Amino acid sequence: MGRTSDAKQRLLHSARDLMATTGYTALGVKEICDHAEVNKGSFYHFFPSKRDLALEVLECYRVQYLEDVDRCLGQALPLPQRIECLFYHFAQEHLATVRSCGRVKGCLLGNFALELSTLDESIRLKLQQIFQDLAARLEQGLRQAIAAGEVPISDPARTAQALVAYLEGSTLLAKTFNDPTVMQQLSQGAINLVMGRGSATT
Amino acid sequence: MGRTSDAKQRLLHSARDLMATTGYTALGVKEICDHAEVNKGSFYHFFPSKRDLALEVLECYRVQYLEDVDRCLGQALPLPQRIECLFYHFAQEHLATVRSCGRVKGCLLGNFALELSTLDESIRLKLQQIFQDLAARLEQGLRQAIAAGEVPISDPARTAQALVAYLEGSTLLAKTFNDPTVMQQLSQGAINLVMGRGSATT
DNA sequence: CTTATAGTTAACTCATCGGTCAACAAAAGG
DNA sequence: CCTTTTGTTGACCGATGAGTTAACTATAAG
Repeated sequence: MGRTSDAKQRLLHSARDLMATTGYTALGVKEICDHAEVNKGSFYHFFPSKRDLALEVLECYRVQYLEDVDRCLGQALPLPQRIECLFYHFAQEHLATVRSCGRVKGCLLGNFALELSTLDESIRLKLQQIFQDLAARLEQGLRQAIAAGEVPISDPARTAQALVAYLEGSTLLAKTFNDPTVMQQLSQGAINLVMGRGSATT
Repeated sequence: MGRTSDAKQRLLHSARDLMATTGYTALGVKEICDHAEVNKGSFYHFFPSKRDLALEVLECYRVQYLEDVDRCLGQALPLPQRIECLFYHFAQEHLATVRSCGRVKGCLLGNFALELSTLDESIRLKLQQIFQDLAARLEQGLRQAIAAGEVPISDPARTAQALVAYLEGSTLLAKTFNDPTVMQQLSQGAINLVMGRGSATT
């Protein structure tokens, strides 16, 4: 009942795009509205606040991100190749943004994590949950590889978390160097992470 | 000649403290001035702009950061322990900030890298240089360890870069989880990074 | 003591920020 | 057709953003 519109989708799409480049704080609501060709009044018809928009953007990002991870990890390949695939996938995405706007935008999760974890507790908690989800997927993959005798890992949960850290750290460097190939160069490190001796000195 | 003052130092100190927590964009010049007990007019007597302040803050941070790295890496210990020491050092710092203000602030380099790399080219270049410096120190340590037969690394430059990525990624997770112990949990991963087979499938 | 210099103060500019509002337009359902 | 609902519009709000200015004060050096 009533009027229909895709303005909310346009806003979400624009926000996702612009927030990855400009960051949350430095990006104004007006700028999002201009890009989405929506009036500011309409913005607040769909979203109670800029923060709520960010939360919805994050949810969209999460869904697609985990899909991508599952696709790379779900292939019928040895574990190292599947992990390499993951890094190449992100390298490819960075390459695309460089071509379209001259910049490696990095990962929205990492960008938001470092910009907003100390500023907005609900966003921090959302990010924490997403990173935990991601680690859980990776852990599942690792457990399969362990069962298949592919890999000498003693603590898959911790190794999964290490992979998340390394993935985000690699993206951080790629963004700082504004060079998508950094991601490829660092893929071998991820393999070392899963092929290393699982024995802890701790 | 003329009046003397430590206002500039107070501003730098306050800015470093506040920027790590609040970020660059979300932190106002007024807030820095209030914290340093300096008038806004005085601020612009010492710094042409907020951006120039950030650049100077970054330089201060760089100096101390590389000192800390050198201290950890300069010890008479096997390489894995020295790397572990580095992670514990940062875990300790995060623990201190949690106790003093309830928050893991993370690393100013990483924070700025993800917030500002796409917004300010001169800051991006500064960060790029610092990360290169850091990787160079690590590479030097790795080369010594290789020469001593401690470690089976074939490409020390790339491994050093991987360590930088992993270090920043671990800090990102510690900040997102607001938990300094994450840093300790992940230290074993750094050791795997340097002890892994150096053979590349690439 | 004087003077040139370095630092201080507080009021000010103008633009932009996130967010509000009330009148208005379109369309779906009865 | 007509009502109800949903979405649109653009002017508006007070607060705050970075940065400026001009008068003023302290002091180090000659």
